[in-house]
Amino acid sequence: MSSTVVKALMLLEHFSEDEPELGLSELARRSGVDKAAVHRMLGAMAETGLVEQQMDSRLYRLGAGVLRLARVREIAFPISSIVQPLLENLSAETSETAHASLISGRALANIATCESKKGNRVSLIAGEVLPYHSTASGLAVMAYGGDALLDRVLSSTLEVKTRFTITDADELSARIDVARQRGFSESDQTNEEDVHGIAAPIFDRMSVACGAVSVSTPSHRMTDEQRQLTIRAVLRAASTITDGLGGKQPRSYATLIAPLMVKS
Amino acid sequence: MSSTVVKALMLLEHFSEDEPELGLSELARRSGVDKAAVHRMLGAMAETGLVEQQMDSRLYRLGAGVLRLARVREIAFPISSIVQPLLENLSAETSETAHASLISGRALANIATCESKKGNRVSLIAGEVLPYHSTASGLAVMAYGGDALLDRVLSSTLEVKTRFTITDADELSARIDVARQRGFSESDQTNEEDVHGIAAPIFDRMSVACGAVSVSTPSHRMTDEQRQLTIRAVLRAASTITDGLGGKQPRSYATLIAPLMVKS
DNA sequence: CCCTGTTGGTGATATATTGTCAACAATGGT
DNA sequence: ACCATTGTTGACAATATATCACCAACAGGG
Repeated sequence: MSSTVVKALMLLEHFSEDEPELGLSELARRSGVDKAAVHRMLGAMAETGLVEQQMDSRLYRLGAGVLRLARVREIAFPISSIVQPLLENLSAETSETAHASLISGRALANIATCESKKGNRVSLIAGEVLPYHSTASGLAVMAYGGDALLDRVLSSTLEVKTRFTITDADELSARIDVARQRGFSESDQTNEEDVHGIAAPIFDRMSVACGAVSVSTPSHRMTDEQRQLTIRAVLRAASTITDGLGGKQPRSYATLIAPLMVKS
Repeated sequence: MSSTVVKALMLLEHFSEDEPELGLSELARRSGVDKAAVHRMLGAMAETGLVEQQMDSRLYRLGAGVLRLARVREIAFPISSIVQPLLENLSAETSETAHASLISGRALANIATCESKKGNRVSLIAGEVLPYHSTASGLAVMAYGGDALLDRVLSSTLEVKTRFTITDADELSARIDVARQRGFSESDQTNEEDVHGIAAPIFDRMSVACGAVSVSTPSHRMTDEQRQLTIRAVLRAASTITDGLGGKQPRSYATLIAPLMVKS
């Protein structure tokens, strides 16, 4: 059914900023895989340096190999270093937390973040795997990411994250249509309580969405004025990033968002 | 014999700064694995975002997932960000290229670099996988990395890199002993022509070597004076990095190198 | 235009790895 | 002392994998 390589690599998704080290049993429990299997997979990944095992505590964590891989990719295709300063600008403009994510297999990978300087801000877990269906970024990507991606997500099971999470494929499809018509996406507390998101797609050389930029605002602070300001800023940032990565917006998209970016 | 996960992950070692994108056949040829198998493995790794396939050219490259993983690891254990500034200092002191690497499975992973500002400098391929037996860093790590590591390397086949590469296990063992007695390691053109390396080990919390710091100098420029200067600088840098990472040098090692670090 | 060399990709089948379950020693908590 | 964890290893049946062949598409080169 599914290859062992996928199963092994899915184990890595359980490591996060909050829990950078996990034990064997713990990982087996969360992933629902047998202990013995997890043990063999981790051993295999440790052989190549993707994970490493603490010799004393026997806990596993991401290995030095991931640093090497990231360096290779980042030097060849410097995405993070291009995106980071633009995010900081976006965060400053909106006074809220901004982040960018890229398509990474079956989910979105958060690759850069800039947190708001306000005391009460949306603080997201770095390196979190973002689901397509419950985030503004996901909606933006699905709206312009091609039919293959869209079908894959719509036909998958839509995990419940909050009481506002959309779990019906038709409703989700409708929301994606709205995002496509507006040129940006919006989600309120669908992935996390009290978090409002506005996102716009980033396009690659072939004018297909490959990621998204998003601003996360505490829901209660999202006034209509702030909303308009954020939409403008996100659209501008997304356009700049698309350019910076050597991507191209579809012509129709460029004309669609042009009027939204100017101060009304 | 060896798990498919290892085989799949070994494919990633063929991506480098020089060749960040590889085709299916090319990858199959270099790894010596059947095309069909490579195809399945790449597909599996693409599902989790570890690699991604260019839709137009059909070439594969490292995916956005590696950025996410590196972020998770780096936030939890900020090694690179600690090491980088210290490397820049080391490079400035020696006027040559400095780099740090960590144990990553069966090899050393180069995780940070600072190139010399001189025109004629040693320029190493970022993210390269460094063999234990042919690099100064490797010698330093093996000298203080514990018997398990040492046995594993000594019993493996020692690949020829240059005409100076040590391929005899006994001779290699002798060189490692020398490095252990001196507190640092030295290698001349054993990994690359015309490159001289001096390295010192980095220790973890348990006083076991987990990596190394190294300065690479063009062989012809390595005078005795430069050599003494480099040894001092490398030992100091390694000590500082060990401290910065929360590691501890073995007591015997600390007393061994103490006299070498003061200006004679 | 054929011919030859690529390329990426796909099926079929025998084989070898893997999943599963059990038991194990070593911890640590009560 | 007990109990509940932990990480680890072994054996067997089940299944994913390795290997081979083949295919379509594309690119020169004669």
